[in-house]
Amino acid sequence: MLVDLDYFYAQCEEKRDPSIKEKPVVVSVYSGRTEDSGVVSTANYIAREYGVRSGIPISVAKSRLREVDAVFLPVDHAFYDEMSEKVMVILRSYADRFEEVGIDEAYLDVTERAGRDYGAATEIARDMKGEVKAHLGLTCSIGIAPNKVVAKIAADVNKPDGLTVVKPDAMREFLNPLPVGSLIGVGKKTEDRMKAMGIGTIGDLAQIDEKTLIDTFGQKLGSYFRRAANGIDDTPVQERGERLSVSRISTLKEDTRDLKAISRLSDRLCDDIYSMLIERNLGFTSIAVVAITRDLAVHTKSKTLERPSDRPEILRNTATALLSELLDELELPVRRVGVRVSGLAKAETPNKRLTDFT
DNA sequence: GTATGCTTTCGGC
DNA sequence: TTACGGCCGAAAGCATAC
Repeated sequence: MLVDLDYFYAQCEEKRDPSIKEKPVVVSVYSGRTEDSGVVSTANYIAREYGVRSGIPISVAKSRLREVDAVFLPVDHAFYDEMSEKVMVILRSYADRFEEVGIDEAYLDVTERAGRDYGAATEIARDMKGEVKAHLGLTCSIGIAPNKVVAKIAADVNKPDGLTVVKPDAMREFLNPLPVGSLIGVGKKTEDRMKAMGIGTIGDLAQIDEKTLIDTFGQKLGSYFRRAANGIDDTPVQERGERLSVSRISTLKEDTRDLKAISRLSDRLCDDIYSMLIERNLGFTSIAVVAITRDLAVHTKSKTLERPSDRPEILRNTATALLSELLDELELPVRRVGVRVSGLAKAETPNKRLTDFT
């Protein structure tokens, strides 16, 4: 089954201050460039009635809510992380196997404790929803199905506070009428490409021969689409390992092509990443930068070191060099700058020593 | 051709 | 009409080695 906490950030804010829960609540990332620049991260269902959705500019949200007593709040990740941890402890206790997906989502394999019975699985889900509600006051939506791909879609069709069960015999009729965009992995771009091929629903997709799909979308995606559309997925529910990368991105106060201004911001991002690496005693092997230009186009450049490093100046200098190269390839001014490190490796020596002697 | 590694883009939240 | 964040993982695309 897939458990998805409803409108998570906004629901957390409603718990912190229950007086707002009868109003539209909009939680946003403010870029700091102007008073209202930034985008909506999550909105509660009252705000959604006004067309306020994740990803729209704050200014758009404000104009859609201009005649209403709405609450606009900045994101508070520390608080949501804390709530998430508490939820995950409860969810994990209901699972044979557990896989945390994001801050607000998790897959649970309950096959064994439900004795392969969908009625029993449904009872488990109800109990779990009850406990999350009683202990933390949060609602969630749950999809129960024979596999992860279908469970995810099932959780999506009935929100908030939903519980949808799709048994093996019902998979075809459940999936066929849904738009291809319901499938995980089919975003806007892929959906447009499929539409152009005359594929609108999952049922349409299920009929396309595998060769065509592989030729169009590549080996992995093509065969995944084919199987997923037919309700086939044998990927296990399993614990996720350590994080593979750490990144920071931020918006410049104003668009610029001045390397000084760009590297000033880049240095800040590097320092922030570096302090995270120190905390976890990690080195990095690969450094990538991203520059988002005035037209919101994304440009990246990366470099892999010959061996892992734990030196902050390597991080800073490499990032700036990459950004300088990237800038040479671009014509428009830069709006946002980001740095990402990957190839994370445990540093051999304890941190104290590292900073003292290397 | 296969395996492998690096860079860039895409999708989800 | 426009408006516009900050993360993460995974795969495609490409190059290279054998």
